[in-house]
Amino acid sequence: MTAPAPPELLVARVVPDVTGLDRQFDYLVPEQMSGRVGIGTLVRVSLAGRRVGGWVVALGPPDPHVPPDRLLALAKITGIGPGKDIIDLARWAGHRWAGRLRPFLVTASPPGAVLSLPSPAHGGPVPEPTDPAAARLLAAGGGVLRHPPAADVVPVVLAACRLGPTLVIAPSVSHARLLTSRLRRTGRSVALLPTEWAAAAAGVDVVIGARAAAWAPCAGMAAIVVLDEHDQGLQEQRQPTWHARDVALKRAELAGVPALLVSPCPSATAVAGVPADRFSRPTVADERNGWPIVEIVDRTRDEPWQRSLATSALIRQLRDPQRVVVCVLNSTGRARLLACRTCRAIQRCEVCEAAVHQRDDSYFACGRCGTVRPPVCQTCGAAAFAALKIGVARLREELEAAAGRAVVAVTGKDAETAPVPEAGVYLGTEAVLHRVRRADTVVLLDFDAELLAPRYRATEQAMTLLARAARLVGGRSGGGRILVQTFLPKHEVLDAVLHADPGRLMTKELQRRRMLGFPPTAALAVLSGTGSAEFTTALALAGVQSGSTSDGTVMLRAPTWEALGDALANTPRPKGARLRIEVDPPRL
DNA sequence: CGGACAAGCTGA
DNA sequence: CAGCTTGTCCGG
Repeated sequence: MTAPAPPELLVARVVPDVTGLDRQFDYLVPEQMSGRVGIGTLVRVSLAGRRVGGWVVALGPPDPHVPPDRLLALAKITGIGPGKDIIDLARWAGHRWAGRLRPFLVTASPPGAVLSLPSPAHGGPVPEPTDPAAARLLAAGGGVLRHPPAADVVPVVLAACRLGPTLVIAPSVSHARLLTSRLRRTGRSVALLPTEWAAAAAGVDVVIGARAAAWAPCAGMAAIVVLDEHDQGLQEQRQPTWHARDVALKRAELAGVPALLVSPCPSATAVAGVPADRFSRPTVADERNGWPIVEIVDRTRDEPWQRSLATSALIRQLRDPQRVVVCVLNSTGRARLLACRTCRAIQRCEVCEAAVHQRDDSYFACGRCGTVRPPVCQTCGAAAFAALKIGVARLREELEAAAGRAVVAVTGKDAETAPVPEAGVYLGTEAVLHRVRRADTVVLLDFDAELLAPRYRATEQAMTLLARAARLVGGRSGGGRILVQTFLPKHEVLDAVLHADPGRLMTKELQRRRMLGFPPTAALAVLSGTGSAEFTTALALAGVQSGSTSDGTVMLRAPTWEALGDALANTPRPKGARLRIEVDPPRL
């Protein structure tokens, strides 16, 4: 008889749920907990004398570097957390977006404590119709499906359901909610994130949610579908600026399941990421029918009073009492004008006559030719100025007068909460497209603000705006119409949408990205904060190029995301540095 | 991050 | 020298 083996010590490595603390700590797993602690389990531990939550990210024997007498025991098991696969995914994302583990683990965790899982719930056989193109791509291992804006996506999701439990990522919560009820009507069991986390972990036919669903549990996951893959809503705006499409692709790869990216206008990233045989486009007829009629209002030709946004084509739409008209005035990237407080003259560049903006040092600078001059009115010599913005409020009055019926302004402020009052004409920023249920005409009042926005994705984002508008008005057979007011009627985005062929855009766009060194051909990040200069120098040795951005921060460029992530992770941070690293931020 | 503790400054 | 601010270090 041998003596009983000494009890084996089990140690859990824990990521504490404390912002700004980028470290992991080891805790002893008490024997009575040992069966219930796994990778991902949510626990409470004491750290520096206080109780904090945390995630178990590894289990194993004690680390020889930690003196065993310093080990504390886990205080409590809080509940079930993300699985090992998701912890691995979070590690990858931390590298890809130069972020800490914690924010990803927060996103991947249930909104409240989950102590046990319900029973799995699965519906009967998947009904027809299923989308044949989607089915073909899924069978091939995944790909990109160009799907017209007015076409139904339920058959696409059902094609994935044929394979088994499907994770569906939608660009917004309302989008996900709408699809949930439609899928339930087909007999699918659906877990809508974030509330139904436990059901998703237990096992259902479809797990669906907004971008955070890329991190949701999905028992027995057999496929991932990303809807409106081009939509900016899929990217987190706070740091780390992770993108649900990229997370989904990695997750599918790690899980060995197909991922299907669905969009009426697939992004450059999506297109560049797949070989030609994994890209599916609809027939010309289907695509034409799936886009509304697009009418270009050429502001260089049609209007004698070019300044006004109320063009005669717009007024014709407004005066038709049968049509629900939604007018979009995007303020993002829109020039702020400076007017003299004394004589009201708009301040312009003395060289090229473009409107000027005021710099931090109070000088006026021209965004077009770069000329700088002191802040003195060129008409009357006064030195006090007012910032003008062509506001929604004033334009609303102007449109109301032209329309002869009520125009309701929808502002971003009251977003989501107050229901939009019923009206025949709406005016607002891009958000209005999400808040109005249906429309016959969408008018993009100043589309050039999109086309000329100083962001490398401007072309793609302009296309996105058109796709959103198209979704709201429906296909051409139902009388859907988009009015685009522009000084650039020949722009390739308009050419593509006039022909209902978003693919026309992509070849040129990819060429341009390659030439200028923008993603997906290169990897970009913005670096700011104290110590960025030293860090930039150190990064240069790791092969990361740098340049400066318009707002004085540093722009970093590497050949691939992998190389950029490696350099950012492996280059030692200068002592005392407080760096802010934004990998491919949406505003760039 | 937030607590602990050390070093530096101020006023009586 | 008490009382306070500022800086640095560290947590298992």
